Amino acid sequence: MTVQLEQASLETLLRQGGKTLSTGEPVDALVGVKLWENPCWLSFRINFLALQFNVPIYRWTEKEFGLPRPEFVVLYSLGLADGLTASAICVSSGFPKNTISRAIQKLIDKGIIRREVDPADLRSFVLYITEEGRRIVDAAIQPMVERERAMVSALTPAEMLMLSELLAKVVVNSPVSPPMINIEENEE
Amino acid sequence: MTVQLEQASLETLLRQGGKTLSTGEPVDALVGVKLWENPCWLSFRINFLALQFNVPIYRWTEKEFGLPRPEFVVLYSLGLADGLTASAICVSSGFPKNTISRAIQKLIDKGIIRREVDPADLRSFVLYITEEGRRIVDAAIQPMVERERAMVSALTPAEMLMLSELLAKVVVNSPVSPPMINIEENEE
DNA sequence: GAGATAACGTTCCATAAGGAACTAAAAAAA
DNA sequence: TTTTTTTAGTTCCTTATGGAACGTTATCTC
Repeated sequence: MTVQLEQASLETLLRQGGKTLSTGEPVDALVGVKLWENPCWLSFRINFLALQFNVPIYRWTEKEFGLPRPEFVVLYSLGLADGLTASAICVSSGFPKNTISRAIQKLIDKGIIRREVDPADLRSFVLYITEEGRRIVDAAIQPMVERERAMVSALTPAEMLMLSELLAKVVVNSPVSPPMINIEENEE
Repeated sequence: MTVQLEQASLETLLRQGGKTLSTGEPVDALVGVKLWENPCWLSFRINFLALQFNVPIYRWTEKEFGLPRPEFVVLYSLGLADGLTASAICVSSGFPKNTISRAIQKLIDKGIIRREVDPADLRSFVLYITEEGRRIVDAAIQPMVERERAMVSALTPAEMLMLSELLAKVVVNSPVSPPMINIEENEE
């Protein structure tokens, strides 16, 4: 009983997390509702911020480098860790493998990445970034970092650090091997 | 000079936020790199978590109610605040207006929402959820909340609260009226 | 009040995206 | 060893998606 009550009040607190700070700052009406009166407090916040970042960034990569989102994701991944396979990129990015496969081929055609057969496993290919690809990644990182910085500019450094840690903790806790588990498998 | 150094070390700290907790928990190799060696610490975390939530949830809403993501987003919005316009849903969800427009029409055809002309503005319509729509939202909320709860299950209640507040702060700080500003407008 | 401009939605169209089926190679089981 | 199962990537095909142009109403400017 008490547990139930505590549970309920925790949920209310979570849902309304940060509500006090809204005094003064005018938020779009529906955004306000989705922030403060939403049982799914986490997914709205996450999705909103993801779109806020992605839409302008990938519009920009498309315009600036001719690389739409899946292609840029592949390139960026190789920029962080050269010598990856397609499936590694799938798992870490969440994109389906056919989308990644197409993106890889486009990037090869464009001379932005390079592919070599893995002698140890003839099914898979190892991907490498080319000099051209490196040049693009290097040119892209600065604006991306700037955009992130702008997004969190309302936070103090200590808060940024806290946010980074908490999000990392949630990511680490996420089951990654089976990319997505079908919830509610109990039907049909 | 000192500022530069502090800046650099803050970025390093942010990037590696939560790294200490990874001891013990085995993370996918590339996910680890994207977490701990990524100048864009925020966007990876956000996007990863967004996909982690969205893919199974919208696969489920599609399967269970026949509602793909845009339609469910519209319905959920009306579930939170009845009597909205299409454009309000666009702004708060980040979807383009034609996608929302189509979703609305599908929902009307299915009898899940209802539309009335706004006498005060003949361009726009006011949308209402029907009993059927309400039934669907009510049935959907529980599994969605469960999924969120599972995602943050590695956090303590205090950490959850902190996360909620920090994310809210970032959302509130986001410029919402012009949905997306073209960054780097200085070309062409 | 007339004309220009902006806002709300819809439609058109070309492309992107993802589910599912497929080939081929490796790993596991028999 | 042979057979079965899993894994890596690709291709096919249908649908979804979003940019751009459009019709209509409201708002702003002069």
